[in-house]
Amino acid sequence: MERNTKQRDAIRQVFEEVPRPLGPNEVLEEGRRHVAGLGIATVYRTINTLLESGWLIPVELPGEPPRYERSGAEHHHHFRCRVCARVFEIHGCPGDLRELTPTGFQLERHEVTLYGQCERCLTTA
Amino acid sequence: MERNTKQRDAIRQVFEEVPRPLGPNEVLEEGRRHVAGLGIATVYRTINTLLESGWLIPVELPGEPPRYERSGAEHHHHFRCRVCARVFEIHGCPGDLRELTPTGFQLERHEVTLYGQCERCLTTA
DNA sequence: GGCTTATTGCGAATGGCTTTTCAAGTGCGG
DNA sequence: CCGCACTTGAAAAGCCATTCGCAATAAGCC
Repeated sequence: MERNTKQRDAIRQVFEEVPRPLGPNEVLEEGRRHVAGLGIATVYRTINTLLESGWLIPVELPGEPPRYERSGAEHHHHFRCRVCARVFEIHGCPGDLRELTPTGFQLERHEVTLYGQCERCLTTA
Repeated sequence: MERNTKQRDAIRQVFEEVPRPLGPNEVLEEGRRHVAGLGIATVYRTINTLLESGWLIPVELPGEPPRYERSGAEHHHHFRCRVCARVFEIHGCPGDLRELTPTGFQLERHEVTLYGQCERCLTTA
C-alpha cells in the first residue's frame, strides 16, 4: 500500500508553491525547507511516481536535463533566464506554425523557448 | 601544424552533402561511406575542431544530445520527425515573440521546434 | 503500543555520450 | 624518400544525471 510521508507531501507542496518548471535539484533545495534531511533519491522517486500518476509532466529544454511542472495547465511555452537558469511559464503562443512546415510533412506539435533575462536578474545586475 | 586527412575531408563532406543537422552517429554512418574504417572518436574530434573554427554550430533540441550543422545559414528553426528522428531545417519564423515575453523580462533569442512526421515516413507507412 | 512493510537517505552502481590514452599509421616539409 | 609530429581507431576512462541496494526509519492497521 502506498503511504503518505512528509517527504512526498513536501515535494508535492513545492510544485504547488513554485509556479515554474523545476529540476530535481531545485525540488531538493525547496523541499528541504520543509523536510530538512530530504534526499535526492527520494526526489527522483517521487517525481517518477507523480509522472506516472499524471500529476506532473516533463518540460524539456534544449541541451538540459528535464524539469517538471504540474499537469493541467493550458498550452503554453517557456522562457529561460540566461543568468539564473530558471525557467518560467509564458502565456500565449505564436499560433499557426503550419506555414513553416515543409510541404509533405505533417505537423503534430511544437515547442517554443524564449531566452533572455528575467526581471530579477535585470534589476539585480 | 594541422594536416589534411581523408577522415577530415570525409566528415566535412558529409555536412556539405546532407542538408540537415547531424548527430555524431549520423556523421559516423555517412562518413563511413567515404572512409570505411572511420572511428567515432575521430568524428567527435573533428566536430570539435570544426566548432572551434566556427565552421559548424550546435543544434540543440529538447531532450536530445546535440546535432551539428554548417554555420552561415540565416535564422531558421527545425522540424523533428517523430518516426525516423531526423531533424530538418525549416525556413521562416513565427516572427515577433516579444508579445509573449513577460513584462519586465528581456528577450534575447528564441528557439522553435516543430514535431511531426516527415514526408518519407508518411509515405512509407 | 506493537508489528508489518513501505519508504527513506546514503553511497554505490548504472547508462549514455563524450573525451582521453596510446600504439600504429600517415601527411608533408625538407 | 626520410623522418618527425600530427592523426587515427580501439579501448579505457570520464562525466553526469539518474537509479539501485540496503540497513535504518516510520506509516498506519490491529
